[in-house]
Amino acid sequence: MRESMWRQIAEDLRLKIESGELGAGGMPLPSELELRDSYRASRNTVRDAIKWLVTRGLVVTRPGQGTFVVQKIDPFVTTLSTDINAPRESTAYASEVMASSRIPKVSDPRIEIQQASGLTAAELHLQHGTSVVSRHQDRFIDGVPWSFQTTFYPMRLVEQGAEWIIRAQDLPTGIVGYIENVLGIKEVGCRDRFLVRPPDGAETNFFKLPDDGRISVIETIRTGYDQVGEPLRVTVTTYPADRNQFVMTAGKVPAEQTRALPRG
Amino acid sequence: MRESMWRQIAEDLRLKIESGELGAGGMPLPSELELRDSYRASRNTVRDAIKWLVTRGLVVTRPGQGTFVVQKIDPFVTTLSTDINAPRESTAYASEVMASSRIPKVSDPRIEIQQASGLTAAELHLQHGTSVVSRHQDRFIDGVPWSFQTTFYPMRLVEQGAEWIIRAQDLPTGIVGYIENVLGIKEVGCRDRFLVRPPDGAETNFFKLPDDGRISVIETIRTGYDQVGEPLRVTVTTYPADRNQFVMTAGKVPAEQTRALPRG
DNA sequence: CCGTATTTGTTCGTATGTATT
DNA sequence: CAATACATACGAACAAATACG
Repeated sequence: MRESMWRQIAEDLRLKIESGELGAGGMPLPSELELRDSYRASRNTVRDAIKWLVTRGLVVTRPGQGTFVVQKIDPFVTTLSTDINAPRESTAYASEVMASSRIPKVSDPRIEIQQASGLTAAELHLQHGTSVVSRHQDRFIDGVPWSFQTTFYPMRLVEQGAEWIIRAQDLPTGIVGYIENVLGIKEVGCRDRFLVRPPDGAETNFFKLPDDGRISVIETIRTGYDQVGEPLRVTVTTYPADRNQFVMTAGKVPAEQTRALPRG
Repeated sequence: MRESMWRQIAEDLRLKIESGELGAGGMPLPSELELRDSYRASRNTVRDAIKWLVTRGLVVTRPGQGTFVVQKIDPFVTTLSTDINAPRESTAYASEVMASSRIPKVSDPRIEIQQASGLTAAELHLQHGTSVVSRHQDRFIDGVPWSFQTTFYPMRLVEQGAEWIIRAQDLPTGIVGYIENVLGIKEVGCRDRFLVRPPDGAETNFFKLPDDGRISVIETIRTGYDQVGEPLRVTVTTYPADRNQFVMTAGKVPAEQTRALPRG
C-alpha cells in the first residue's frame, strides 16, 4: 500500500531538515503556500505534514512568522547519591551545575502550610488533614527553568522547636541538617521513587513545554527516615525529560567527567 | 479571546470521559457524525477535537469501529540495587515480578557479534570496529512486552576462555558471575545512567506504542567495571514510560511493599 | 502609529478511500 | 455485498498574529 501524501511530505521535510537543507540557521521553512505549490498538494495536506513534524518535536509553528526547526537542548546530568552521607541536595546542585561550566540559579524558598493529602499523607504516615510545611524552590540553568522541588515536613517538627523550617531562607546546613542539629533527629536512610508522566498545566507553563503533553516530566520522590524508621520529610522533584539525565554509581568505579550521552 | 471551537469540544469530551459519562466499559464514543450533530459543528472540527484527545493519550481511534477511551496500565515498579553485591539483574527480575502477583516471561537470549560503535565503543573503551558480543532479551509481564535489555561484552573475554558468553542460554550465576568464576575478573562497581527519550521505530513496534512518539521510553545504561577499573560490560535496558516506575533506597529505611504511586 | 502584506490558525463544505462488522 | 466509521485529500473563506515600510 502506498503511503499517504501528507506522510510522504512529512518524511521529505524531515530528511531535508536533518540534512540542514531546510531551516538551517534559524531560518523559517518555506511558507505553507509555497510548500503547497512545490509539492502540488492542498494547503491542508501540507498542514497535516507539518502537524506531524510538530508532534515529533522537530519543528514549531509561530502564527504570523512561519515554521522553524527546534534546536536540541544540551541536557544536564544530575548525580544521584547512593550514599546517605553525601552532601545535601540543595548544596550539591549548585556545585554540580558549575562543574559543567553552566550558571545555576535557585529561587528563594516559598513556604506554605498545607493539609496532608494523598502522597504526603501516605509517605509521611500522617492523617489526612494534618498540617505539613511545604518548601518549594525553582531551579534554573543559564536562565532556563530546569527543575523544581517541593519538600514536605510534618508540622510537628516546627512545634518541637525547628522553627526555621517555616522561614523563607536557605540554611547552610540544609533543612535536614538543621533538624538534626536542633532536634537530634537524624535522617539515616531514604527511599527514592522515579516515574515518568505527562506534565500538568503548571509544569507545562513553568518549563515552557509544548501544550500537547508530548514532552514528559521525570518525577523523583525522596522520602527520608529517621533513626526509628519514622518518615522525616518527602521531597518531590520534577524534571522535564528533554533537558535532564541522571547518573548513579555503585561500588568502585573509575572517576569520569559526567556528560550527556548521545544516541549510538 | 474566546477558545476555539475544537478546543471547547475537546475539553467537554475530556470532562465527560473522566466522569465516566462517555466511553465507560469499553463502549465507543459517539461517532464523528453524531458528535458533529450534537455539537452543531463540522465533522472536521470534531476530528480536530478528537485528534487532541488522541495526542494526549486519552482515546484511540479505530477505523471501522469508533473512538475508544484508553484504560490506564497498572505500572510495575523495578527496584534499582544500590549495592554491588545485590542479586544479578537477570535473576532479580523474575522474583520481583512474581512478588507482585504477576507473571514474568523472559525470552531466550539472542546473541550477536557486532562491531563496537558509538555508545559501546565509548563505554567499553574499545576502538570503533572492535568485536563485541551482544546478548539481547525481551521481558514480558502477564504476556505484555514490558522492557528489553541488551548487554555488550568485549570479544576478548570470549577469547580468554569465557565461551559461554556466546551461547544462547541463561546461566544460573548470570553472565557476570560466570566471568568471575572462569576468568577471575570480578565486577566491583557499576555506573548507571538514566535518560528519557522518544521511542525509535523498533521500540514503537515491539511495545505497541502509538506511532506519534507521545509515550517516551526510559533508557538505563549500566556499565560494569572490574578490579582494575576497566569496563567489563555495558547493559542497555529500555522501558516504556507508561508502564514502569523505579524505586531505590539508601541507608536504613523501613521495609515496605513496593507499589506504584498514584498522583495526589 | 497606522496600514498593508505575509503567515499561520480555524472552520466550513465535499468527495473518495480503507478498514471493520 | 452492504452498512458503518474513520482516514485522506481538495478547495475556500475568514480570523489572528506578526513584520515592515
